Amino acid sequence: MRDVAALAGVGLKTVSRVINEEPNVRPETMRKVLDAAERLDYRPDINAGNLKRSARRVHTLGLVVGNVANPFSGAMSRAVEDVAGRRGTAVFTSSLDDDPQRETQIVGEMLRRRVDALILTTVRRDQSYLVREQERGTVLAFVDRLPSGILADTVVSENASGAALATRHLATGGHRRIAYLGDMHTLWTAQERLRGYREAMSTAGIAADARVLEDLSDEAAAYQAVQRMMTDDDAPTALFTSQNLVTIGALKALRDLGLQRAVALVGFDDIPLADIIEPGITVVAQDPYAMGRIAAERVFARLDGEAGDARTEIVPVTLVTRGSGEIPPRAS
Amino acid sequence: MRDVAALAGVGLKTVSRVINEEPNVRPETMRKVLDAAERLDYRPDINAGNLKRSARRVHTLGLVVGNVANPFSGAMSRAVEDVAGRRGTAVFTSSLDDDPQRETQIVGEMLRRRVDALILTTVRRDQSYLVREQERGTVLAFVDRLPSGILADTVVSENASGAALATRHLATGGHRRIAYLGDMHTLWTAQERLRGYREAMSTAGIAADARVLEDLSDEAAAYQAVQRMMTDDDAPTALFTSQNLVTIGALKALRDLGLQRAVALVGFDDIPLADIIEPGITVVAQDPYAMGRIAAERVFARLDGEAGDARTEIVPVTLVTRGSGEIPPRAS
DNA sequence: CTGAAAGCGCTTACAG
DNA sequence: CTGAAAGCGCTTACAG
Repeated sequence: MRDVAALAGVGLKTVSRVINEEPNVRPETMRKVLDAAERLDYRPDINAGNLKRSARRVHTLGLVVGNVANPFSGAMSRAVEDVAGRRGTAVFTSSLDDDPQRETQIVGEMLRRRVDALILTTVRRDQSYLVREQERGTVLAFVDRLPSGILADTVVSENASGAALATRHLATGGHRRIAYLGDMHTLWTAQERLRGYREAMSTAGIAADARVLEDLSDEAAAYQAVQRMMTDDDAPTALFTSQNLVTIGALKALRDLGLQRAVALVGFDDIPLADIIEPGITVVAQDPYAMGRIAAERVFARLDGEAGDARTEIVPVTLVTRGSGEIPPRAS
Repeated sequence: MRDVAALAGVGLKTVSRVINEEPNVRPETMRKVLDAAERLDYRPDINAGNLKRSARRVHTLGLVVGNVANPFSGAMSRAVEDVAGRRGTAVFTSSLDDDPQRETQIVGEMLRRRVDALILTTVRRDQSYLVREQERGTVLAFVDRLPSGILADTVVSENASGAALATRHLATGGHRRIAYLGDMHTLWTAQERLRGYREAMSTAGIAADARVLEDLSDEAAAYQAVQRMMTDDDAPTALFTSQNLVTIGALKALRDLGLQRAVALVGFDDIPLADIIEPGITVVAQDPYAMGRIAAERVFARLDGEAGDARTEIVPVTLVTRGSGEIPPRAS
């Protein structure tokens, strides 16, 4: 910048004004500065500016998702990127892999680089380690999972009622032997979905506990669980799979057993091409794009000065019937 | 930092030494500093440090992909994130949407925030606008598509030979009426895949041009194109779809026409659940994770001082036969 | 092993 | 409409 000022024959402050498009610069002066900047291939260093800038906004935001390679996280990232982009804000993205150690490590890295806000999918038991950072002015929002030990805007799916909806759909279709296949029990979403399943089972007057299988964290685990489960005399006639990878694992197991048209299946969270498979996969679809969008909008509202208590937004889910959930129970 | 120094009763430089884990600090002094930092909840500002730091490495990298919500880009992002994470480097990610204006805008935003390197999927005709930035020391790498007007490490798929492989597979299966359905012709990858198709057709002694349909940029366009195409007397008996969204659109059209078991289909780039659909979808699978990984490794090699000419790495593709590509031509 | 001085590239708060 | 001085939070290059 010093070189530009020298070449243009003006003061530093004038160059600064031109770069930041501040008013009160004569067109003629402006042109001189722009020419000099062009000739020297000048690039302003935004970090240097932020050092002294009063508001200390860096127009940068950190996003922690489960795994960008998973379509759920992909859609969420895209939404955050879109909202942030419209506000001239760049996004640091990082994947959590449901590893508690990574959570604090990633957050630390982002904080060290300065961000105006953090949008977080969490996995640790407790997020109180962020309270001091919040007090210092960093805006926080949580997405997909509720935080603990801290209050901040949060966006989640209708987990429990969505799971109840799925379970009720199967019960209404005549099923009594409905199994629950879920992700790690330590995850809040898994607990909520299990709760919804239990409530619906109870309402339908069916004992639930014998058919609950948890801690299936990937496709392979779900595949094996279903393979084993279906050999029982008392095998379920319907499955409720509470996460997209579990749904895919179960689907593959049913197909390999030749049971994809015999055993009903409803999944929580939509899966790609669910409508092309035969039978089509009935799901309770989440709206990850909306979740990301709302979280980003909350963050910008807070950065714009919105006061008031932390809000929790619940994003509706939708039952999409495509065939697999409407298979009737076998007479047995 | 000043406050920490005051509270600990030491000089600024000593605090700096402790924070940066430099040697030559007495354990006792170190403890005092650490205590003070803890009590004041001190967070070093890495950007302030970088201002004066000689190497001027900011341990931050920019990544521009097609669209993080697309599984291809998702896998690539994840790979870059993994390599960067191991090097203590954070990643700015942004989606291009094949919009030439966004390309320069995103790149500009990232450069203004300072990055050590940029990994880019491009869409503009020409990337010579980056030459001066490269001369200034920013490391550049291109992924998925070749740059023009600039030399830098580049990672691409075996586009032409992969497309030829797919086409040859169909021709070997007895097909003569093989249609090519491709993305925007302005994209380098689309041109390469078309070239591969043409070469394989020519080798098989089949005239190709009548069955080339380009500029299908999304699922809906591909769907309509296939719907229209299949009503011809002279309709193709096999389709080669040169991109994942085109494959999905074509798939849906064939299914809605009841032709999914009658018309052969080979796609370029794998699609999720391709093995569960019936028939399974035969594809020439790319390896987006490897592409992202190699691009990131190239970048770090250059940052570590590797000299030498720009390298172009070609990542192999694999023909995965699952059924749809092995459907024989109908007698007609 | 420790610290005071100068400066990174910019902005703020002024004065003119 | 324009610019000189002071300072943001750190590091470098010294000196001790």
